Amino acid sequence: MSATPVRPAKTSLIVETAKALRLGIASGQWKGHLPGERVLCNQWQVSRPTLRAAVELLKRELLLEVGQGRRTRILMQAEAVAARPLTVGLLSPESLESLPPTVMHWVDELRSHLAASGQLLKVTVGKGGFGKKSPVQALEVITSGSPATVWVLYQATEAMQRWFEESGLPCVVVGSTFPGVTLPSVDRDYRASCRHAVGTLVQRGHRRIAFLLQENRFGGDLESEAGFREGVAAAVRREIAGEIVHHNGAVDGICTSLDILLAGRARPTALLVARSGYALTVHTHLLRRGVRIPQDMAVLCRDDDAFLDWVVPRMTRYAVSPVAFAKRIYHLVIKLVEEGRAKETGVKVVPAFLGRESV
Amino acid sequence: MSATPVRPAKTSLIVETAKALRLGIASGQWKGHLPGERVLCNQWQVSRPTLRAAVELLKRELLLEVGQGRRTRILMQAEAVAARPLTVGLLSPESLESLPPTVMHWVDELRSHLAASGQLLKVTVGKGGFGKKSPVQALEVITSGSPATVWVLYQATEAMQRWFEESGLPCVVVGSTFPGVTLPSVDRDYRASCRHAVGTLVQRGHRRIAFLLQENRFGGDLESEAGFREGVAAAVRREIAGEIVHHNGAVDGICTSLDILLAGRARPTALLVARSGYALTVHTHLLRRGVRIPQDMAVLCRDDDAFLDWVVPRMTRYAVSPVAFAKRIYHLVIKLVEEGRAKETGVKVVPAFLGRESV
DNA sequence: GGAAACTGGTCAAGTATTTTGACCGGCATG
DNA sequence: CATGCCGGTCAAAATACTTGACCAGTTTCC
Repeated sequence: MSATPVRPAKTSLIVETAKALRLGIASGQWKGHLPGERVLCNQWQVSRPTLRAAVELLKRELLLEVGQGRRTRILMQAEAVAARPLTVGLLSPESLESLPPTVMHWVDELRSHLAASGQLLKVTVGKGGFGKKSPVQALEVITSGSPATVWVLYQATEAMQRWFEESGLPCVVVGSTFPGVTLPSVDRDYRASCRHAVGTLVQRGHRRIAFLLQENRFGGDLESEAGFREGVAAAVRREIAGEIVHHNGAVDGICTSLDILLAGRARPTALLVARSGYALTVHTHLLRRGVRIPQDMAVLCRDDDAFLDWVVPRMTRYAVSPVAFAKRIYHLVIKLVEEGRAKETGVKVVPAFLGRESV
Repeated sequence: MSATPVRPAKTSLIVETAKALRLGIASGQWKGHLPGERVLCNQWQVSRPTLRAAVELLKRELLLEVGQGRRTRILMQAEAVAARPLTVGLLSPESLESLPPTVMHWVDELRSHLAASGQLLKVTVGKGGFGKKSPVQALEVITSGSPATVWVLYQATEAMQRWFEESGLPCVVVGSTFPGVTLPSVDRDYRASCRHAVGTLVQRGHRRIAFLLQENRFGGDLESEAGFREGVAAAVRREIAGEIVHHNGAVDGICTSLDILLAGRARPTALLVARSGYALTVHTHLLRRGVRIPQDMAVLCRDDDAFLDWVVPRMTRYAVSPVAFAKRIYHLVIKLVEEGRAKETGVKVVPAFLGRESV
């Protein structure tokens, strides 16, 4: 196989300590029991939490048996663990092809990072979403069929998240976790974006604002709605009308939802749209209907994609750097690979506001 | 001699980076000069202060000579080490972020294949295009700075292609090769697409057809124009007017080109547009001008991207499966890696016609 | 000759990791 | 049953690293 490219080793002290422990056990440096934690800490000049984290790792490998009050027992002679090729599995409800470019971009970035550190990213697509079958069965088939060291869950349903939490398989959720689920996750801060969007629009004189998003909402969408409402509430004394409209996610559905909105007596003057693809449909349909942007209707997109700079007028939106986003995911994944767990339970990335002509 | 006591390695990142630098220098990874600090940082995922501290160490060892404004010189003579990991370098004039999603998709797919077979794909971006500097110098800097086993050239200019051909470095061209260049290449069959487009439009009764593309044309664009003309010529007895219009590639430029086209006496009834992003601008500008699609103007796109299904009416276009496309590239690359050369000099993939409502 | 685009040089603010030092309760032995 | 050692837990402080910005010198090309 290929040698590792020249590259500074970037392991944590915890991992280094675990290595040293394994080596010490394998070389028979200690017999029966480990020295006390404080002794080892002093000897190796590492702090106790660090050592304990390392011991925790070996405990999971069943090399050590620890118990309060008693000395830590060495269970077996550690063999040099052959470095097996680690794979990271990405679980997505749709093929990458049909996902927004930004998603593909962070996936690519993630793949690049993983490849550079010797890991492999395997993408598993649950066709037609995992909703159809009972997720439990589908997940068991998938995870047993293609074993991965760590799973990355994109657009995971509540059932999926709960299944992973219970099964204890290491995974990182991309997107929001559902209430009560405590898996490590990386997400955009939708709430902040939507709150900010309302604030910006109000500041520019808009009084009737609508938020358009699809019916099948994921965690992020609930957060978005909350943020939207917060924004409206924050400006309540100016009598802001904030309406949330759901569509069915299809092009036709979006158009009819828009038509209803336009036909209403209190036609909004500003529109916040979730998802870049939907925003494109909204934009083109409005233009087709003769609605001028932004004179008759301001349009904002909650999400980002490069193609939104190719429409005229260019779309105002919120963007997260896919590079930064991928890096966060990578860090969590690496932590899971090396340490078996990640304590961070919810990393939120705040999107940047990209002001364009559509507002 | 006594064995070193077992002990966790407690080196700082700076020391690790210095080690990596020394190793890289000793193995002859770079010749003459180090790559720029920012490049290395990005490659190794290390911050600049950290890298600079490491460089400072080597400077003291008289291994490096650094000076503001000039590139860091390597003072030591290095033995070339044979066993280097295989890397594939992708040369692109723009960052992946700004490229159309389909491009990113085949890049990702290619990365995935390479990673699975132990190769690494490194993306090198020639900022602002390679046009500024003389390509020879730029390419020498790039290829010596980050040596790759095989290079993949995306949107390579004629000078670049000729340089690679003469230098003998193994490479695969994605896109057309220029006349006289005999490098292995994978390309979409633009000529066939454009010819087909004209034929289809004529068949539907269009008599005045325009082809809109940018001024700075690559090989594929020349092929496209040839195909367009062939299509027009093939239907000559029906008096087809086929006009080729060039724009400057910016959103405003496209709009003004369109305005001129619309203001002309012989306003076309059908428009073939190169590149998905440009097609989006065309589509939205037409709608904004009150031009109905497809009643007043049929719009076709030579290239594909998923977002074109989110505009209304959905865009008719030509698509190549990025998965298949990447596979072709991968095969050529692997052949070059294993055999040192590939005899296939021009693989052409014929795009599929995706009929939608915009025609 | 001058603008643009490189190069390294510097710094402050933000984030992540690790250490410190403290306290708790279980377990073994005199 | 008391003492002392053991692991278990935590929050605050210190440190290491990253980020993003700006500056100045050098090269390149118009």
